[in-house]
Amino acid sequence: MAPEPPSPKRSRRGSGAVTLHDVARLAGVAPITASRALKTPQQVSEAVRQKVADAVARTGYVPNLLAGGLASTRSRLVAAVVPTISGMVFLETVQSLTEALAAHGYQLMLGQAGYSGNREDALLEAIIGRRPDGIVLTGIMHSAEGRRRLQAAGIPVVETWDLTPTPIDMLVGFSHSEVGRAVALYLHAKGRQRLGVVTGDDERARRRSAAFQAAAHTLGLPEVPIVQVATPTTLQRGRDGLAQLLAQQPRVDAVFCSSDLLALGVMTEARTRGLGVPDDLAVVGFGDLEFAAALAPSLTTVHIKGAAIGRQAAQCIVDRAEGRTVATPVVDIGFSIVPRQSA
Amino acid sequence: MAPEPPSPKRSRRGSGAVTLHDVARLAGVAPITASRALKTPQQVSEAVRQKVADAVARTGYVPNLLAGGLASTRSRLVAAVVPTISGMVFLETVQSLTEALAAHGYQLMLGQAGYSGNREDALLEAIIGRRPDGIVLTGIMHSAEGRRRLQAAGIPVVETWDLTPTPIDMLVGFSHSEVGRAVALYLHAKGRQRLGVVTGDDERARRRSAAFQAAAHTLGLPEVPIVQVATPTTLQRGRDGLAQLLAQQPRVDAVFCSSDLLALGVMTEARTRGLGVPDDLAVVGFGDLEFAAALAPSLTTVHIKGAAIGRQAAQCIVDRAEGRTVATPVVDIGFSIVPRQSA
DNA sequence: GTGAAAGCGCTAACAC
DNA sequence: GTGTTAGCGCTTTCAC
Repeated sequence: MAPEPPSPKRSRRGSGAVTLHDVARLAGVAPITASRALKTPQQVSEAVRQKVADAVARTGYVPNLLAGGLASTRSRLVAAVVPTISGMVFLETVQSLTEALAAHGYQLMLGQAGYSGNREDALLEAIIGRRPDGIVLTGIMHSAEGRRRLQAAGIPVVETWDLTPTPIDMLVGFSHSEVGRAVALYLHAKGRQRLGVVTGDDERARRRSAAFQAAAHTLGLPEVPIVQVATPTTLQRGRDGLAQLLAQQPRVDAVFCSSDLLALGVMTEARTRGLGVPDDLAVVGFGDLEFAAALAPSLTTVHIKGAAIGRQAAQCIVDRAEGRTVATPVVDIGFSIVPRQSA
Repeated sequence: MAPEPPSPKRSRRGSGAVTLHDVARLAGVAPITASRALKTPQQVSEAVRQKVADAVARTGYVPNLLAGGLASTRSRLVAAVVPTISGMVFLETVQSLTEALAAHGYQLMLGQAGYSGNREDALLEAIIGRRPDGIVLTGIMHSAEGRRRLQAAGIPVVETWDLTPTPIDMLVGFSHSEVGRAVALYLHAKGRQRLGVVTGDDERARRRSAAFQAAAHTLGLPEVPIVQVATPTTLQRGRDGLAQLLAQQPRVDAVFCSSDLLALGVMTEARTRGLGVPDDLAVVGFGDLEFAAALAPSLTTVHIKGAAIGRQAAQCIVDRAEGRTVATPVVDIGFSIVPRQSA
């Protein structure tokens, strides 16, 4: 046999998948040219473009984005962290976030922190280790330590569903205190006197409740009893919550709930007790999930533009990733009370 | 100055983050040793372990999993595909999947295919390109072309929430036809005669409906009218569905709904029309979401162990990724009818 | 127990 | 337009 050229010494490694090299060889061009033909077609000649396209089709080549991300330090991965996905409140946000990102070629990694922020550390490590192009934090409080790590990592961060005085980086949210105050004013305007609260025990819900309570006080209304239930809030907890509330204060005539599901529970419990909604008891929810409008009686609730939050957050991340400066890094997206039959 | 050794010619690239090299230099060992100290501590001496731990703490080093994944061809990333996250049916599955994976050091990537499988192609490309260690398909039908690409990619796949005759790879599901049949038998046993269906228009829901219809026929019951509503199913669509069903067949005395939310809509609509549930109208849902048990009347529904599905799927993927053979690659996880007040 | 060398598959930088 | 070179940050292989 003829002496072989220093053979590539076929490696013991690799996934065995088709690589850009294979495509390039097949197309008769250099790897970088094949790369350009795929990423920036306007930079190569029509002939090359065609040859590469053919080679891709023939081999079924799928670019390895891990390798690309490593080389370009742009992973096109975005991490989203929610307390728990089954809370339902953030579904719309996560959905629109996923879609908006996908439209730009980014992929979403989902992390669940738990409401009690103990897994936070391991989660942060897992996330930062993946070098995402951005992190979207939704509905979670984070420890000072966590904030520091995020800042140190230098990854764009968007906090959502809240307006914190000292954001880590960017922010798309609204004021929970304002919500509480607005609902108290609304119920007072409707002539309600003896207000009550059934709320999940997470930080933001508590802030709404506290503001609600304070506003009622300012309005000269009687002390507002607050029943806290475990998070995530469920229909059953809403029922239990109302039962507890009535035990404390039998004459309540309006209840502010920290979620629509909780409100549905309150309405359900009221019905089984022969309490008419809204006649005997006004009920206000939070979130304006789809079912709120369709209930009978329909549910008065606080509408949050969850989908808009997701889209905005995606836009912030993508802008940053593409090197654009984000025009408005802090957005108060507001909220609105949707008056319906229940209050 | 003394002539420098061929200087590393400080690169124009890189993220600027602390790397394993930095840690190793600080600890006074070779990079590979630092790597071992972190990944397989039992392979290095106590002294080295300590020095490396110190260096990590001092620098705040977070391993770059992209690089690790590229080198080891194990990304520790798992992709999950759902039709849309806002459908709620799969929430429990996604939640337990995320958690079970996180417990093993894997991270979840979420993809939404849409019920109408047109985005499927782009999504598959995005997923495969990330070289995940596994893919979990939940509640979606996939084109023959899509199946082929998945198989060609050689990535472990777990299909869930269905029992397909020819799985792509692994499977954790149950038979939708069996569900339809079982519910028909249940209602018949309860003495119901004029059955109806309100169903989302996705493939699996249709299969349940068809089997339900066929079983009713076999039982000698009158022809079963089926009202199809758009997916995702919502409370409002349930209300509309019942209205439509009553228009077609005013004397229905039992309705099988393709989701609990739809069932809640049907119950709501029935109540506003003065139809008693279950006296005038029996209602059966599907999914057994948390609220089903807490409604008044409580909702009879088909219970699916969503969390168990997620856990099992995670186990399948992890086992495969670690090179173990999966004992039972096809699991029929079954279902059960939960008899409650509504039927 | 520790290390040197050689990539994993891709792209940034700089030629030509 | 196209190619060469040199990494991105890590782990595998093989040697000591």
